[in-house]
Amino acid sequence: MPAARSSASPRRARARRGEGPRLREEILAAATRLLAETGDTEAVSIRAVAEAVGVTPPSIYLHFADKTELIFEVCEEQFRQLDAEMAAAEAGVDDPVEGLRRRGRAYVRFGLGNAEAYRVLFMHKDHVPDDVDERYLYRSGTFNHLVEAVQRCLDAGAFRPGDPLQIAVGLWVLVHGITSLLLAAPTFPWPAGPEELVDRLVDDHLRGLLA
Amino acid sequence: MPAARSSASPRRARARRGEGPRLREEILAAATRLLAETGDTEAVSIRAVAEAVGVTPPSIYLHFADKTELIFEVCEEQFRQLDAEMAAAEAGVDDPVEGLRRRGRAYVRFGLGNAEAYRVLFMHKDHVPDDVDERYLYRSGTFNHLVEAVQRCLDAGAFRPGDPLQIAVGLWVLVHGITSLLLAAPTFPWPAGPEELVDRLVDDHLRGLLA
DNA sequence: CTGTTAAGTTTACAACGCTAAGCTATCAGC
DNA sequence: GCTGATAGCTTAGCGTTGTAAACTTAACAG
Repeated sequence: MPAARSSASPRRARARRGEGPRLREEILAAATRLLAETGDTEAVSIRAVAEAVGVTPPSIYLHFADKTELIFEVCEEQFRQLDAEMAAAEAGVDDPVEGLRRRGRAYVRFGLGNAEAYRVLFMHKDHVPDDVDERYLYRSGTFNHLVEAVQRCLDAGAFRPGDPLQIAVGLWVLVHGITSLLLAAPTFPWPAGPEELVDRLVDDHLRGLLA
Repeated sequence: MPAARSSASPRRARARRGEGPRLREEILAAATRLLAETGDTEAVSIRAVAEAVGVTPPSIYLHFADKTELIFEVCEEQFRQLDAEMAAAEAGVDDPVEGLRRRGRAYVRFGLGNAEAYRVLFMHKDHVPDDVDERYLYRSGTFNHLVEAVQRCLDAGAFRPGDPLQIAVGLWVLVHGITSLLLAAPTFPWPAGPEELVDRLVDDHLRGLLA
């Protein structure tokens, strides 16, 4: 009688030829789950991910260059939703300024709801590859969609004339500021909850831009 | 002839009785230097600090509960300057709104100049003890001084009536947003350099507050 | 049946944070 | 000047981490 396999490594059956990439997906799924459960990138160790998948640690490196790449891809995947959620929040709203407000609310809500991913992409320095900007931020249309939303406000004559790119940067800075400070200083005596806070501050900011 | 001491640990002479706490200062100094040089908290390992001081790693724990406490105290010390620098930036300026602008500029300049400390205190989740807020943010008057600067604008009739605390939070969020995004996404095609950026965005924001 | 190669595993290294226990120079008291 | 106590360290080591090099084995083409 063979000793019952301890909780150790090789529980997963080896993939068929050509189906190697399946492991990659399983690794991503396990890492995503672990990150969501623990809320801490340090808890998502290569060994923990390997254990969760049922494989040995070095196998991870057959599909990801290093831990940074793995974590980054997990967060990148989650952030594909952000653009969609902001678009959805804006959809069906006639007033372009109100649309912008809803975008802002959606952004903050998303950041708080995906706290660790947000931290990785916008707050850490580590756990982010060097080509992060080309890979995610710019190539994806997320930021450009914000610029377009600002342009709609300008076209509608709702804003005084100005550079849509600069205005968009200002709005991004503002909602990012709210999100990251709420994450970093949750016990600060905030004068209001997240939703009300973003409404008030975005309103204050937009008032300076109105025609 | 005794073998020349390898590069290893005990180069420092033991302190006299009663002068134990001197090591504490040397540790803080070495950790501060390492953090400034490497710009990375992971490079400031207990072993690296000990080596720099000329002492063995466990000695660190005679003066600091853990690495988090050490790093935090380094950053805390650096941040004692922030309040002073903002006050200095505002000093001698008659227009309270212009004073606020200068505060903002000083904040961003400080954050960029002390990047890793800024990251530790306002961007990370780890490397910060649980009582961080009581220990630094509120007890120090830094935030209150901002509220007072806002109050001066209100008193001067420069701002439309409003809650100074909310306005201060808005300004903090804005300058923090600028600082942390510049740190997190340095290769983003920012429409202007830090100085000009903070001027423009703070102006946009303040315009919404003016009377 | 055989050779090739994809898909893993075994083993191990160097560095990390941290702990428990031991050593030793310094000093107060005799 | 000697002695015991203790402040100020060190030695040794545990468990964990990311990762590299080398080995093994299952799956398929011919």
